[in-house]
Amino acid sequence: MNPVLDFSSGVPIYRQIMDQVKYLVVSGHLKPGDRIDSIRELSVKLKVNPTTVMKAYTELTREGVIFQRRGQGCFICDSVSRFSDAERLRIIDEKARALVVEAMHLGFSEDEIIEQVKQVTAKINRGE
Amino acid sequence: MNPVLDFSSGVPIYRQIMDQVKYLVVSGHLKPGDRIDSIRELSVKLKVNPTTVMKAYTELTREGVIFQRRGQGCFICDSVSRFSDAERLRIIDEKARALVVEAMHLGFSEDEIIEQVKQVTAKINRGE
Amino acid sequence: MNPVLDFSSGVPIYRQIMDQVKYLVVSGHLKPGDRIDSIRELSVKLKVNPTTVMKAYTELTREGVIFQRRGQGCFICDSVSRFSDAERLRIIDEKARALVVEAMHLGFSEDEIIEQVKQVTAKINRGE
Amino acid sequence: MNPVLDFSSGVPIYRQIMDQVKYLVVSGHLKPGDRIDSIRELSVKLKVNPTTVMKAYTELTREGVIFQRRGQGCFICDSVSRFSDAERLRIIDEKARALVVEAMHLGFSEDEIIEQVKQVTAKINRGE
DNA sequence: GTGGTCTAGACCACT
DNA sequence: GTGGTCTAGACCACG
Repeated sequence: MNPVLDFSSGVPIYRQIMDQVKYLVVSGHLKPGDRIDSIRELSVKLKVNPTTVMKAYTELTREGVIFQRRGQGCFICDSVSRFSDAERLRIIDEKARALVVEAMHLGFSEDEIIEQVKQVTAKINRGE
Repeated sequence: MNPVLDFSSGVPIYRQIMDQVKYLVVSGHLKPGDRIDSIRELSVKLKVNPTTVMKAYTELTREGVIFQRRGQGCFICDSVSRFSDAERLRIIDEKARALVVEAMHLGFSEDEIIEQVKQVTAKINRGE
Repeated sequence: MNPVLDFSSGVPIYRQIMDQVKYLVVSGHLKPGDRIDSIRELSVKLKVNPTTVMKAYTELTREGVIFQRRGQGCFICDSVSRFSDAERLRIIDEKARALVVEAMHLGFSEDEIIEQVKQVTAKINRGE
Repeated sequence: MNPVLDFSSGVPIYRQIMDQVKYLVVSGHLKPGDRIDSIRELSVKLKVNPTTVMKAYTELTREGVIFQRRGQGCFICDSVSRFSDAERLRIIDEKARALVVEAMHLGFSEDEIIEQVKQVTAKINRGE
């Protein structure tokens, strides 16, 4: 795992770590049962404080993405979404709306937005 | 203007106000030259601190969405994006990636994501 | 709010704070909407680090006991349990089993255990 | 002895082993003088580190639940509680309070809590 | 003023 | 070695 951090983006470090792990899961780089970097390992790699990594891992545990075992390490959960269908739809509707509003405001057309979504999906599926 | 705020979403209040104004613009409810609520009016409506509304308006001004005219109020700008093409693309790529990662993590397929984007776009175009 | 901490009990400080808040809620000392001590206030009172109090409050937020509003403070939620009936039963069955096993091991009879439960309940209802 | 472990409960593994042994004693499955699994046997069964089982057994020895005889194995003690009456009461009061606070927080009434305690006691006495 | 993030460094419990 | 808790102190974003 070699996350790239942007310290000047305003997005909290722990958030960026969470997103990276989630991304590695959906892109297939990490599979259920896989062990991920220990808190200490990752904190050294990223040159951030161990507590920052821990916060990311704790949140991921709360979200059901990983589980932590004292003395053993952290592992990817079986990827079963904990949300109901209605909730999943609500979340995704909100995110899609945010994207579309921002994009339209920047002058993109519907087709351009969809094209962008397709490109991003393709990249992820290729593991980029 | 009657924004609905979610105090427990983690999204800053001033951000939610900004998003609402942007949304009203792209959905056609607000057009260039239209006057929007004054800081005082909106802060009363929303029951939030006037400084919070001010921050939202200041940011919107900076982004070129509205302009403030001393003693007269705030108005919607002509919708000319201030960003370069490269920057517009970067912004939208980032937002699209966030959407897709989150959606895939929730188990949605590419087609389902695109369908969602289309539905949202349609809603906005209908002014919902 | 004047929680009493036992620094030598082995129970984490943040856990003790959580229990105290929960206790104040069930005993009626704190009602939905009530503002509780700010992180800083409580950390001064208890002479513990603010981050320790924050951890307690963050967990309580996660459990739906309180909600936090930046710039305003922390408040008691409407006390609606977030768990399903089955889950509530599972939790309480587990806790009851732990109590009974421990008590029987110490040589208490069923009646003595129930008597103890009644006494504790009475104390709590009297606000002790 | 076939303890079931929950690796994700937050309760230390060695604690869960201790609880299981105690439970088997109060439920009558294990009687004074009975030999229990050796450290090695149990560590294999449970797929945990032998040192973890050892810690559980050491603690149980300290509490007077079992005794270890060099080269022969571990055996259940005559069930004489080592604690003073005051201490026994303190322990059970604390556990009862934890149960009641948690239960009330989940919306259970006093009667429901007592009913639950009775059911659990009955189950244990039936050896479940 | 509030909560939120992060650091540097310590100590403990568990495996 | 692992994760878990806690401290002291800093800085930021928000209302």
